[in-house]
Amino acid sequence: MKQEVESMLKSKEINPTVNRMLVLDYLLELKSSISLTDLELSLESFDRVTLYRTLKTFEERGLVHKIEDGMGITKFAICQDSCKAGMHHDLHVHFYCHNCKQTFCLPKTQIPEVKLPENYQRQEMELIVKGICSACAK
Amino acid sequence: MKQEVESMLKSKEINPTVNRMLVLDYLLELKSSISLTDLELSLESFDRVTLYRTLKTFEERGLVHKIEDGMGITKFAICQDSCKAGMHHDLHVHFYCHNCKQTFCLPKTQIPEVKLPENYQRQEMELIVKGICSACAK
DNA sequence: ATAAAAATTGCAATACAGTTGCATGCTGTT
DNA sequence: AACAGCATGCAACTGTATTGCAATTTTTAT
Repeated sequence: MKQEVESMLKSKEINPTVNRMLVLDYLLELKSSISLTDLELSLESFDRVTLYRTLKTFEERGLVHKIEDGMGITKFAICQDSCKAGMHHDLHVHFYCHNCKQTFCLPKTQIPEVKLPENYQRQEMELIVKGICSACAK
Repeated sequence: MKQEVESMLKSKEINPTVNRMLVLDYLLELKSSISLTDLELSLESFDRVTLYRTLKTFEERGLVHKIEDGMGITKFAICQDSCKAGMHHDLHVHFYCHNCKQTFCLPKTQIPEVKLPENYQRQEMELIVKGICSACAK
């Protein structure tokens, strides 16, 4: 497992330090996305700034993507399916749970072209669905 | 004009103070949405906190809605068409311009049901389209 | 019209996410 | 071992959001 994490980092040209391997490992296990603050609480062994810079590096190298959760909080998640398909900067569909405050990446959904006013140029889209997740619905 | 602004406030059960009338008047003229900071810069006569509370009151009474612009900044805009149709808390489509950083409310667009995982409950949706607005495209 | 009550406003202060600079420490190389 | 280069931690700063409280304005009841 450690090997896998290490080679993932290397393949993105990121030095596999202890910190980075821990963070990546944690993110891989994670089923939703996470904010810097929550990451700090989960991995207390490292300084907030270090984690901040780790996430920033990961994002720059295309290992994770940044999510605005629709409530003003920035979260990070491992790039999945759609990202791998080269959609990294195109379309994101996320689900925000009002109860547990978690943000989940939803499987890619077809969204029709949005009719823009004259001369508007579309570059990216973000769709945030808010509600209650299955775990909280029980 | 002042009469109109005043009666708008009264109809929402908001005391029509000088501050509130100025803010509402300003928002009515506005073609896009505005952040607290930008409002503060535009209406220097009032304290930031007062404007903050004014916007909060307006939002609570359904006069404006809050927008996460997709870049982590909260903005406010007068509720338009779709809001009036009782959609206030249902679906918002906004356009964020990477160049001028403005966020525009887009005319209501049909968005199909997003397929949610088992047992997820949808309450609201927010669609942010990012790109270049017509004014900046020139 | 006036006084009391209630609501609004301004100032100060706090909370917190995000960010940067710099000194220290670790890693790998010659 | 000495050096270069990157990584990390600490302190500090920015900017937005938010609250408490005292002062002021507005409303309400006489």
